[in-house]
Amino acid sequence: MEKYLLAGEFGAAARLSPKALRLYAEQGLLLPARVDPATGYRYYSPGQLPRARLIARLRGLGLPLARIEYLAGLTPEARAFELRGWLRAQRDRLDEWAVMVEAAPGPIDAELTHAVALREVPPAKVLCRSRRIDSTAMADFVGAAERDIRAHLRASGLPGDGPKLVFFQDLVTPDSEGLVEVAISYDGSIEPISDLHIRLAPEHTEAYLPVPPEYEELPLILRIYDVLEEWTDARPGVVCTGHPYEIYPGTGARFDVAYPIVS
Amino acid sequence: MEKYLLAGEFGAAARLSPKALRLYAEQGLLLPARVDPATGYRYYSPGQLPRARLIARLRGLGLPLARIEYLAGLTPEARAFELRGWLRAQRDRLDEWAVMVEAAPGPIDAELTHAVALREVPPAKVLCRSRRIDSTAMADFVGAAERDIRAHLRASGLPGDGPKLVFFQDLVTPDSEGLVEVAISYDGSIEPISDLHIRLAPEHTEAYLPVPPEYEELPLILRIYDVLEEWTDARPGVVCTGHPYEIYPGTGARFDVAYPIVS
DNA sequence: CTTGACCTTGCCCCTGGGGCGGGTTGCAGA
DNA sequence: TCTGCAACCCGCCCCAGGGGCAAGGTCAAG
Repeated sequence: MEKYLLAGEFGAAARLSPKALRLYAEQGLLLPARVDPATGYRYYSPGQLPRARLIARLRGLGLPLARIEYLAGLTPEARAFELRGWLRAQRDRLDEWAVMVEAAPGPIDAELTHAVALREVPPAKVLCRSRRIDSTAMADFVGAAERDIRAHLRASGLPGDGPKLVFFQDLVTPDSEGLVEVAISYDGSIEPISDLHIRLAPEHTEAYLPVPPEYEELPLILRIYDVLEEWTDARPGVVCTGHPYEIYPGTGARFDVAYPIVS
Repeated sequence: MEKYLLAGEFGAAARLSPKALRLYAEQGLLLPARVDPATGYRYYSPGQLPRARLIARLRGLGLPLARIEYLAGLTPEARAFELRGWLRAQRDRLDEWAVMVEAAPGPIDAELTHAVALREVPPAKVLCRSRRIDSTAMADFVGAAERDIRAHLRASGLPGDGPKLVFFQDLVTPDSEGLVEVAISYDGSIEPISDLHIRLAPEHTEAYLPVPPEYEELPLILRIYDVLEEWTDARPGVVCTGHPYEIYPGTGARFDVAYPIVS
């Protein structure tokens, strides 16, 4: 004889509250073996305990229910594989944060701060491509966009050797996408083509900083942004008015990082 | 002249959405420099950018706003110190999870499973103390409770040498409290005293497993629970009816872990 | 003056439940 | 068989930390 368990007993054996069980039943994650249509009481069969315990453990890891539903459908081996990947991702994220926490202002930053300067940027026509990407897709996107843009400029009879600008409209990290634009300025007249747009980058003032080679990669590149922000913050008349961008080739470095400002 | 920034501009410079800024203003976490009483427009001063950027970064770490408010009031050094502690805690939690993920059924568990057995437990009077604690307070609580209970038993003219039982009414981890009860069975007659209660542990059947020494500590102890649960799950007529408990001294080990069951 | 971009408030949505209140049910003892 | 009480149901409001949308007010440029 199959004995049914009431929500509370079943929950006690699986370490899940009746409330949680109700939620899982509503979501279809763990359907009771039987529901009394008159009273609404949910009855669980002991055979559902393994699944319930699995859910409880995965919830203990902080996984969302949708992910748990997916994982619960896998074999134990596949599940362990997925979880290992998830743990690795968590650990990587923690390591990134650790670097950001440790990237506190130090003596080396003083030198960087001295290298910050202002310059006027005249208006310039740019040919550009923009797309929402995350930082893993960054290198490919920037490389392909530069190649395509320069090719179109040369095909239009222009030298196509202007500096490359990379604009970050949002914060771009390994796990959050943001709008990134690659632009190359030119003189003369061309026609737009496919996904290459033409726009006029307005005249503005920028605070810029040549990036030392050892700061070029994530996460240390973030210190460059910090230094620029601290530099503008320290000057009451100077305010960042937009998002940062990178300029290739910059001055005395492989590239500069710059912020548009008003003073 | 102090130039004020509108929520959108300010947010763009600090990487915070106007919506987030509104929330922070409501919570007092980041008050606008000026609010137009007629229109409700919030105006921020550029001098608030450092705090806003700090908030944005700490939110990026997933910290709750209350914690951010606290951290924002600290010196950078104190903040870095706190964050290092937080990172360490996160890393420890991740390591625990990693152990749980890796603690997959292996060949060694087969031996453990063979050691699971059933036994009838007669009704017994127990003198006990229970309290909500987390696992860091476990050792102290259990030690003190055992000492006090045995002392009261001896003071009542009883031997006070019965086995010690530790009941876990909830899941007890380093960061979640749960009700833990320490009980020692006795024969004879005594009076309750202060926070020591007397109750009759009912007759029941238990599935138990002596814990090998190398499994005694967290997190491997969790495998003991898993093995017991898997053992009962594999026997359709056997259902756990309550929470696990530990029995000192157990059979052939420093202690046994047991579940009450019905068969 | 119009247009469009921006701002406001207010509402409902999400996750994963906790807690409360009011009404019903299951089970055990008398 | 009655009664008591725990346990159950549902429905509502609450939390963080916003996202998204609608309706309406504001601001500056053309």
